[in-house]
Amino acid sequence: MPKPAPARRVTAADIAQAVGVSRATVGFVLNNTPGQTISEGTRTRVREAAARLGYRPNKAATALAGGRSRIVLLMLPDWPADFSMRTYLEEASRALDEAGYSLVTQTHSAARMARPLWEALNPDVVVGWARFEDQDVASMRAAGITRIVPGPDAQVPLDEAPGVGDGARLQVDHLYDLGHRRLAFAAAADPRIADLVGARASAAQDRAVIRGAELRDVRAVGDAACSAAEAVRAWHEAGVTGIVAYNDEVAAALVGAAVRAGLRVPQDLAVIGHDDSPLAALFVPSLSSVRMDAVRAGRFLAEVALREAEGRPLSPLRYEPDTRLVVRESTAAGAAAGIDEAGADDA
Amino acid sequence: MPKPAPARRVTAADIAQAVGVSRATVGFVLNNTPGQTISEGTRTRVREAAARLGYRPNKAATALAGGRSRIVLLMLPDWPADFSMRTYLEEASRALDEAGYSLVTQTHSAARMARPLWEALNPDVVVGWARFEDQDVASMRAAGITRIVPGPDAQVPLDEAPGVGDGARLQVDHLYDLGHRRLAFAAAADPRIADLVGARASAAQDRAVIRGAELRDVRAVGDAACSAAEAVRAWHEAGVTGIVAYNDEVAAALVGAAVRAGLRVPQDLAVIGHDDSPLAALFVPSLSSVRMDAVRAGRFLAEVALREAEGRPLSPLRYEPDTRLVVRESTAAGAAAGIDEAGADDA
DNA sequence: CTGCGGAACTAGCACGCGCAAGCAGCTCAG
DNA sequence: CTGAGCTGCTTGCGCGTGCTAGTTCCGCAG
Repeated sequence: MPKPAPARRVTAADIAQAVGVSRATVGFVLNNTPGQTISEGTRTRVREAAARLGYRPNKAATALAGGRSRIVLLMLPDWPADFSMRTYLEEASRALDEAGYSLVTQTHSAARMARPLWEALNPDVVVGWARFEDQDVASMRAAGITRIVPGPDAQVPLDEAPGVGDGARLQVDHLYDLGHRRLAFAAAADPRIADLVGARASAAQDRAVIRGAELRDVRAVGDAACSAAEAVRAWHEAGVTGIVAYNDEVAAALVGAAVRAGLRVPQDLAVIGHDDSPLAALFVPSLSSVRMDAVRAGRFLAEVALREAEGRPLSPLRYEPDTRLVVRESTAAGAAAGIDEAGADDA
Repeated sequence: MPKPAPARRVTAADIAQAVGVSRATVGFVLNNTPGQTISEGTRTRVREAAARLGYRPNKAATALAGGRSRIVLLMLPDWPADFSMRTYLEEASRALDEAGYSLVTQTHSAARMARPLWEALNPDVVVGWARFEDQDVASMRAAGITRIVPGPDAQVPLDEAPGVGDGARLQVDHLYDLGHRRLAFAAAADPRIADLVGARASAAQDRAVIRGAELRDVRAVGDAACSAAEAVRAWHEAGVTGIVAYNDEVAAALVGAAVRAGLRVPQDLAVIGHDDSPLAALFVPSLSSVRMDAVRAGRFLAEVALREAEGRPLSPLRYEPDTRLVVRESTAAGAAAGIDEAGADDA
């Protein structure tokens, strides 16, 4: 053997030399550049040589020359990437990959980096779940990023954004239909997700008003066991019989606290969670919850990112979430005793 | 106003023009290029102009010219990014940012992408938790990536890698010290994490042999409630009194099944989880678990990636994990009744 | 024989930056 | 007075690709 390989990457010039054409031709063939007439024979020979040599275009050069990196950066809030989130991301990633884009996600940590990821990656689009802070927007602008979703002047508040409040409305409806009229909302104490928690809480409150139930008390339940116990005690004393929890973890904490306090779930206190995490089914008693169609949400994200990347309008696009109730023991029907007298005043 | 801004990104040439020096000088100043003598006055003026104009170097151009992207790609297995993982990633990200690198993570999905992320990002280093498949290594090679950790011919098996088996050993020791002699390992059914599950299982088995306990039955517990019930029944019939669970979720499923089957936890069956997820403290009974120091692990990852990126040797680096037992109700001391006769034959 | 138009390419610039090489001006030993 | 050595810069190439503006060849009508 004279030398196994030059350990140098294969470039378009190598293909050009191997085939005996110019580098431009190679580019035209491999990119299917419209407006160029290249004979079928040449096309074939170029493609074969590319495959044979294992050509991978240098993305840094592509990005520099073309001005597009074909990267979509998704900034996620700092909450757990549970299993439905993973499905969501996987689907979005798959859909974008099909369109020739790569999805990169980062969970936005509180500590501000010296070099934010959008600066390092040069993404074509930055997508977030909530509006970005002005500081971040300015940083993106300086990094040459013009396509930001949601735009810096998005007008829709988070709790009215499609999909965000649907789960909360289902939760309220479910408890109402079981006869509960005094409800409370159990928020998560984690400040990092305050936006989403607040959005779900206000969606729940609005729904309660519409249905004619009472949902005033919004209380944060932290990781500390005592806070859950305290909340359960206060709610029970106030005559609350149904609790809308921000997510399954909060619901679990409350159910645990209720059981420890000697309350029966769901007879004395019904609790419904959100997200249908695996934990919900395992808990004793098992937790009712709300599940969202992560695949559909992922596809929606991909579509939004693609349209933005290619400068197509987002407007005709509408997200139709598929949110479903998952009823389990923690809100079992027929078990809500002693609350009939409270809810007899309306149809 | 004649026109607010050309909407064009600020380049080094703009700074050069503003200051009245050549573009090279700008580069030398901003990169602190060694071996160049630039007067302090010029340095200051360049830096001021850069700040004033909001200069952000184009990373695509930097990567192309310098051959380094200063990106570290971490490929994670497809398991949940729970809260300790997030701490881990955050710390690693912070440490790398300090050194001028960006950390990008991707959870390796089963579906193979048309364009893997390492191709799109051109990272200097790709780091994984387990050895990469040959196919992936080949793909990285073709994309011009030479620095891969662990190397394609890493010799240390996963269960002997520092940190991987420590938790399992602690779990076994804990149950042993409580008097349990017949143990079982509860694996997770998810095939995506089979490697890690297997590594923990074999570490647990080895430890049990060393201590003189019996741990033979390794059984997968899936999401379906029936599989947990079935496993609990089989183990209880076989006289197993202590269960080492792969993680807290599996532990929760087992404890739930045991309670439903009328067994007392921990009196009839002690269960210890792994990872100390928030769920562990909330469950009723609360779950004993094992917690690892995610901050330390994150720093270790960053250090490994940095050394590899800069071509420094990894060898003198040693990971000293800080793995600790968290004892809760599911293995409460003194509650293990009726097993004393089984464990009287050794010191 | 000339002109023309289309097919099938090629030459070469631009992208923004890192960095090697070079060059003017000055100082100072010999 | 020369030239070696230093400071403080500038010129310019190269990275690999996209893409515009050609150029060559060739068939065919006039």
